[in-house]
Amino acid sequence: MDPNAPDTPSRRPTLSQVAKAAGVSEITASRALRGGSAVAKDTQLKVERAAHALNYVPNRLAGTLAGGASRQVAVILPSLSNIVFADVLKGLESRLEDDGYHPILGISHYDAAREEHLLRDLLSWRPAGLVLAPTSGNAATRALLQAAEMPVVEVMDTDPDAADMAVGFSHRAAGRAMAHYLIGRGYRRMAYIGHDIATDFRALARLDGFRDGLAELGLTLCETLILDGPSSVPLGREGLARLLAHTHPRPEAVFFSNDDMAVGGVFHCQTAGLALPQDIALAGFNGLGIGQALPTPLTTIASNRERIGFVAADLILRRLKGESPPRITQIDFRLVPGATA
Amino acid sequence: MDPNAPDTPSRRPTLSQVAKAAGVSEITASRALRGGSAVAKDTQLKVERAAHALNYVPNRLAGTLAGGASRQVAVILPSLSNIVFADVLKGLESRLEDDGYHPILGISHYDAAREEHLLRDLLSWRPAGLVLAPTSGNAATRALLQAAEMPVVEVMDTDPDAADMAVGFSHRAAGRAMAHYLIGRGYRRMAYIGHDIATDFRALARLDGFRDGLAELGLTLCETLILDGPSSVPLGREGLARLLAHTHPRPEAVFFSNDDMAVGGVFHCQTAGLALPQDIALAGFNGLGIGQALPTPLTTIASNRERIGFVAADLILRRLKGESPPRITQIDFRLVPGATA
DNA sequence: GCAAGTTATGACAGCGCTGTCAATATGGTT
DNA sequence: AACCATATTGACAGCGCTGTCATAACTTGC
Repeated sequence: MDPNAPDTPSRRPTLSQVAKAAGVSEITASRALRGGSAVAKDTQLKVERAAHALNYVPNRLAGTLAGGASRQVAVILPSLSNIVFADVLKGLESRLEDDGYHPILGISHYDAAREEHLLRDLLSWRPAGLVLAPTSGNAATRALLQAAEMPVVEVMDTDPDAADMAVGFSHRAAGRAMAHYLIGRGYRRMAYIGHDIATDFRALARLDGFRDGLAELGLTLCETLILDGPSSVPLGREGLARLLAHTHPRPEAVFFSNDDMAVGGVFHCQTAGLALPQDIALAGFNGLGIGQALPTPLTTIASNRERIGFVAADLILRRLKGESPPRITQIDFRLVPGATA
Repeated sequence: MDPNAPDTPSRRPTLSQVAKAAGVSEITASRALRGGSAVAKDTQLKVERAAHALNYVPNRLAGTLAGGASRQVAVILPSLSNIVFADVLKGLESRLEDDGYHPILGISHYDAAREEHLLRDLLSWRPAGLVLAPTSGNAATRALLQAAEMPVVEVMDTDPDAADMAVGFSHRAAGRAMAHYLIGRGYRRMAYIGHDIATDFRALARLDGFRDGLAELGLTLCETLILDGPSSVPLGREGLARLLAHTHPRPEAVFFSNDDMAVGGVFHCQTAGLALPQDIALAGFNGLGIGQALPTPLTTIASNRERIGFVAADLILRRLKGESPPRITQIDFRLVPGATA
């Protein structure tokens, strides 16, 4: 069946039909619609009118296959339950959209095998670039990244041996910063409460940094409580309750794996009638709005997730324009002294 | 330049190269890699080995163009700042991934023009289906949806004249339910605090429903405060502070546009020394974890966003398999009595 | 041992678009 | 008037893959 037959039942119009309607060749129509380099003004108009009349929507699959670069960017994140990655995605999307690019999304669920599989899958769409918040150092994944032949940005951390580019900050340094701050405030007996750390290796890096920071002054954690499951306010609340039931004397300060967890801790203190920070000091990580809106604003470390996403997209786009942006971009974290520690 | 030249500098291997390496024709290689209908066992093995050796990654642009349906689904959401839409996206992605599909994402920022533009853009990738949380009744957008010739699911609401399918619940009914509940608890003087409602028309529908529910018993809102900007905990806190400064006598109960806002209200009460619900009752909407973890659990209405996303994806997939799933799917909301109202 | 069926493979064309290069038209020069 | 630079257009091939139909190889039944 002739695909250009005038009455092929309601298939989407093709460029060739637009060209025919405008009385020009296909390639001229193509040029006209792509913003007329070397196309006469009135030809351009004719083609645009024809396209509009036919309700033409270009087929970018064909365009990309024939011509050049896709305007899709593959994005792999470990989770969307945590607002942190939604923020990154938001920043990414907003920068990409400016240039008419779109993210194709995959969620790894902190699972290395799934991450690798997603990567392969998304690569098959021949995206123009790749952004991921790595969930592992998986060798197969690294190999795929190295061989990707496209700009690749690893976000959230600044791993010096990233396959290509990296945007974020050192979680280890963030953990250390919090240790230094709490020590400066005079706390000595400190505990840590975290969510499932086997999977979230950035949270683990913060814990390690925190330990390092303490060790520099000869201190060690008096208690480390790791709970199963993803981080959440209820989990943090439960965590502090359990920790306080078991640990005597009570720690002076508790560092949580993130703000969600820490806010849960604050709620437990409110319920248990513990005064912050006199009875116990609490600190989180991320600088979420909720922590700052608490009656006792949360002491935490603010990270700029949206900016990380934005910059990641920008790096991809710059690379595609032929520039050579820096391999490692630091997006600084900032210690936010609150009223809880 | 011959694209199959053995030494074309590091282009990705093509199917034809795999076929050559395996000593079979292109089409046989194609069939073998797609799960061997009518391919001999050992041919299949040969091809798979060749593909593996060459590190072959199929080009789905070409595959989709030549053959059939894309495995991409276009997704348009109004925002990612609100965890609600991240939840929907999470549910969507998880169901899509099961069948090897991936979302291509666009964020409309509650802007009808942007939504329309995104729609056109995403359609140019010839996705297999389309999921959107509409931000407007925009005529041009509706026309595009009607003409999309692919499964379309509108999520979050159950608009009876959806272009194709819809999954969600009636926000109006949810608002009414909360009015009935609060009336049942004995409250009469009620106020509403909302975020920028010009854009978030689902929040507006809840407000309308709330008003309806009150009106059924001859009540009216004693105060309606609409704040600029997206919903957030700090904004809700500010809102309640402002409302209480201006409104005398104090309302008995306040309905917030959502949980984030309501939690902010709870924080204000904690700070201002107002007892919940004796001095003032507060209610939210969404049933977020944080509300339930508060020392005084928030009275709210739980919606199942992740399930909405999941079901939306499932509807698309079923339609692609030739089934005829229902046009409207209700995902019920549930009133969660807490300690704040 | 041969027709009829089944299984396995391949040749061919084409999906809708764009890069390349050639062809034509236009206008200004000397 | 012959010539050249520039502006505008088109023919052609091909991106990498899959659907269709034809062909070849192999069974099976009588």
